[in-house]
Amino acid sequence: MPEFRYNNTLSAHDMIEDISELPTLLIVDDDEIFCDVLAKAMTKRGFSVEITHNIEDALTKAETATPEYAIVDLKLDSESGLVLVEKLKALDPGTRIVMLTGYASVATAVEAIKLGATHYLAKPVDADEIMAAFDRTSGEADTPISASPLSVGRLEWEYIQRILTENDNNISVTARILNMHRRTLQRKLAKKPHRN
Amino acid sequence: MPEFRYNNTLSAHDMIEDISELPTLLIVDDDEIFCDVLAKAMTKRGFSVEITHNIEDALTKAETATPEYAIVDLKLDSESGLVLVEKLKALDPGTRIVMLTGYASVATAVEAIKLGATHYLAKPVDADEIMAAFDRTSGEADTPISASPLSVGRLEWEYIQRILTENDNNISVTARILNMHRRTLQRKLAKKPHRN
DNA sequence: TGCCGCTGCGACAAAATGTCGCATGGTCAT
DNA sequence: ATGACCATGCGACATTTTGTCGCAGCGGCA
Repeated sequence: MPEFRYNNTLSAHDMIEDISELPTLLIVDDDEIFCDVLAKAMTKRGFSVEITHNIEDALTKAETATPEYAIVDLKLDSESGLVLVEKLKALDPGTRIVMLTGYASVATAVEAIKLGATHYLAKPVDADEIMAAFDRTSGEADTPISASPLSVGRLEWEYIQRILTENDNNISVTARILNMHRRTLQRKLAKKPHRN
Repeated sequence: MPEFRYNNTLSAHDMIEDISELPTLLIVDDDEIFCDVLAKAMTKRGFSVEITHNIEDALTKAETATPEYAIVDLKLDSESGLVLVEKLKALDPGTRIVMLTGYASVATAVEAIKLGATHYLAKPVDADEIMAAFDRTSGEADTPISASPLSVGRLEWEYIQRILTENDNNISVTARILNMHRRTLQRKLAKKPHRN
C-alpha cells in the first residue's frame, strides 16, 4: 500500500510534485454533485482522482489505467455497483475498493465484501471515513457486540434485501415469494432503511 | 466441496455408512437448546456434528480434528464469535463457516466476511438456509431459492416473540425497544401466529 | 394512601397497503 | 421485424393497519 497523506493540507512542495507519484483513485457514483465534492476532498488528501457516473465509463477508464483505489456506489442508476467491484478486482486484485450506499443492508454488504470490496460504508460518509476504510487491513475482531435489537421496520428491510439479492434483484419474484404485492414492495424499497 | 445429501431422509444404506465419510460440522453457540435442535437437523442432512458452547472448547476440538464446516454464533456469552472465525480459518483456510446472529448488523457482517466467513445469517434460520449458505460460492451465485422463505409477517412475528420473551413478556418495554407503539404491538400480539 | 408503571381497549385521524390499470422496455423464438 | 411474455415505475382510490389520546383497572412500593 502506497504512502499517502492524511492531513488536509499540502505544502508548497507537495503542490509541484509529479502527479504520477500520487495514488490513483476512481470514483463511480451517479450523483454528480456528490462526486465533485468527494473528488475535491480526496484530491486534497493526495490522490489523483478520476470520476465516472456509470459502469461502462468506469470500465473504460479502468482498462487503460487500472486505479489503485476505487470508491463505488452500490446503486448506479439501474445497474448494480457490485458487478463493477468484481470486474475491477479481476483487472487488478490489489485494487482497494470502498463500496458506498445510501441503502445499507446486511445482504448487500455481504455480497460486496465477498466480491472483494475492502469495506462497505453507508452514506452519508465523510472523506476521512473513506480514508480509514482504505487503510483497514483485514477483519478487526474487536468489533463491538452491540446487542441492541433492530426495530421491526429495520428487520423487515434487511430481510427484504436478502431475499431480493438472492433473486437477482427481481422485484416481481421477490414480491411473490414474500407474499406481498409488487406495488407495496416497490414502495418499501423506495424508502430508506429505518434507523434503529 | 464434498457431496452431501439435501433430502431429510437417509436410506438404510446411509445409516450404516462409515461415519468418517460424513463431512464434519462444528456448531458453536451458547444457547444449548438451539444447538441441540440444529445438531439434530444437520445430522439428518448428513453431517457428523460436534457441539460446543464457547470458544475455548471449540478450539480444543478444532485443533485435534479441524471441521470441514462450522456454524458460529456471533455472540458467545461475553466473547465474540469473530475471533473464532479467524482462528478456524487459520487452522484450515478451506473450512466453510456460517456466522449466525440474533441481531444482524452491517458492521459485524462486514467483519465476519472479511475474516473468512462463508456467509452471515440472522436468526431465526432454518437448517435449509444454512445448507444453502454453505453452498454459496462467491458473488451472487444464482441460488435457486432453496426452500420457502418466511413471509415478512411471519418473520416479524418470530422476531417480536423473541424480543418479548427476552424482556420477560413486558409489552411496554418490548414496544419501546422495537420502536413501535404499545398499542400496535398489542394488536399484533392479539392476532394469530401468522402462518407462512 | 399516593405515586408509578404496565395493561386492555375504544375511538378517530394519519399513514401504509392492496388493487387495477397502463405505458415502457427488454428478451426470445418465430 | 413481430408478437408473446414478463419486469418495472407510477398514478389513483378503496381498504387496512398504524399512531395517538384517553381512561380505568391492577399490582408494587415507600
